[in-house]
Amino acid sequence: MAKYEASNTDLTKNQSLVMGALSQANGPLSAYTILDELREHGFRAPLQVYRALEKLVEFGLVHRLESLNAFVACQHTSCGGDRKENVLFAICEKCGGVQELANDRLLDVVKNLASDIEFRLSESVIELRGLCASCKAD
Amino acid sequence: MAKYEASNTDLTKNQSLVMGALSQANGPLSAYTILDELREHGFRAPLQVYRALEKLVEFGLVHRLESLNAFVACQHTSCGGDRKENVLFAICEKCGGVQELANDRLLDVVKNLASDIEFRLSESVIELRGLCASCKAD
DNA sequence: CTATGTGATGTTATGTTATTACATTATTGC
DNA sequence: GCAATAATGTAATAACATAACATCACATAG
Repeated sequence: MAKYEASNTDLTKNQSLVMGALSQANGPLSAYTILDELREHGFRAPLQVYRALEKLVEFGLVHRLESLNAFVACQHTSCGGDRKENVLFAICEKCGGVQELANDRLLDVVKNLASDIEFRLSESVIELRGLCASCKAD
Repeated sequence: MAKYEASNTDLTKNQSLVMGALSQANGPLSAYTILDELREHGFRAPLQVYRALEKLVEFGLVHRLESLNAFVACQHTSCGGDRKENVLFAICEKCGGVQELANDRLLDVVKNLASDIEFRLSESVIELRGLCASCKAD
C-alpha cells in the first residue's frame, strides 16, 4: 500500500485500502464487494467505500464502469497525470476482464460528432462488450 | 397506443403501456418512474415494467442508458428495423434531454479498435455527457 | 495556545435499481 | 381439447447508492 501512499496525491487510510483492493483484483469490483473485502480492516458501511472511490476516481486512479456498476483500477500509469477521460474500456462478457484503451482517433470522432450537434462535451462513456482475445479462442 | 400495437412487432398490453409512457416523455425515464406512471393502469410491481422493457429493448424500440440507469424511446424510425446498435447518445446534464445519433465513422473506429486488440465486439455503449445546444446557450 | 475552518471518518437509516421464485393466465400449434 | 410456450401477477429480497448527522484530526490565523 505504500505504493499508493507514495503517489503524487497522498491517499488517506481508507483510500489506500480501497485502492489496494482494486489493484489486487484482476478485474472490476463492485462497491459492495470491496466493502466485504475490507471488513477485516474495519470497514462497516458502504459509504466508507463510496467516499474513497469518489476521491480515487477524481484522482484518476480508478475508473467507474457504468455498464457494470463497478470500479476498476486505472491501467495506465499515465492516467493519474493526464486527467480528462480520453479512455475507453473493452469488457469481456465471459471472463469479466477489462482492457483499458486510450485512442486519439476515437476521441476526435467523438468530438466532431459532438460539435456537429453543437453539444458541449464534458465526458464520454465508451464501453465495449464482447469477448477478449483469450476467451474467444475457446 | 394503437400506434405501437400497429408496429411490425405486435406489442402486448404491458409492453404498449410502457412504450406509451416512454414515448410521451421528453427524456429518459427510470423503471420506477414508469411504474409510478402506470399504477393507474394497474401496474403493481417493478417486474411488470422490467419485463416489458426487456422486450422493447430486444425489439429495438427502446434503448437503455447505462450511465443513467434509465430508458428512452428510440428516436430513429429505422431502429426497429436495422437491429445492431450502431448508435450513441448525447445526454444533456442540464435539461436531461437525450439525442440519439447513428454514426458509421464512429462505428468503424470502434470496430478497428476492437480488432486491434483481437476483441470480438458484440455491443458498444457510447454515451456522451455535456450540454445540449439549447442549454449551453443559457 | 485556542479558536475556527476544513476534510476525513463513523454510523444509522433510507432511497433507488434490479432480480429470484413461484403461482396463474393467455395464446399458439397440434 | 391438450400440450407447449409466452405473458402476467405477486411477494420477497438482493444489489447499488445517498442523506443526514455526529465526531475526529489537523492546519493555521489570531
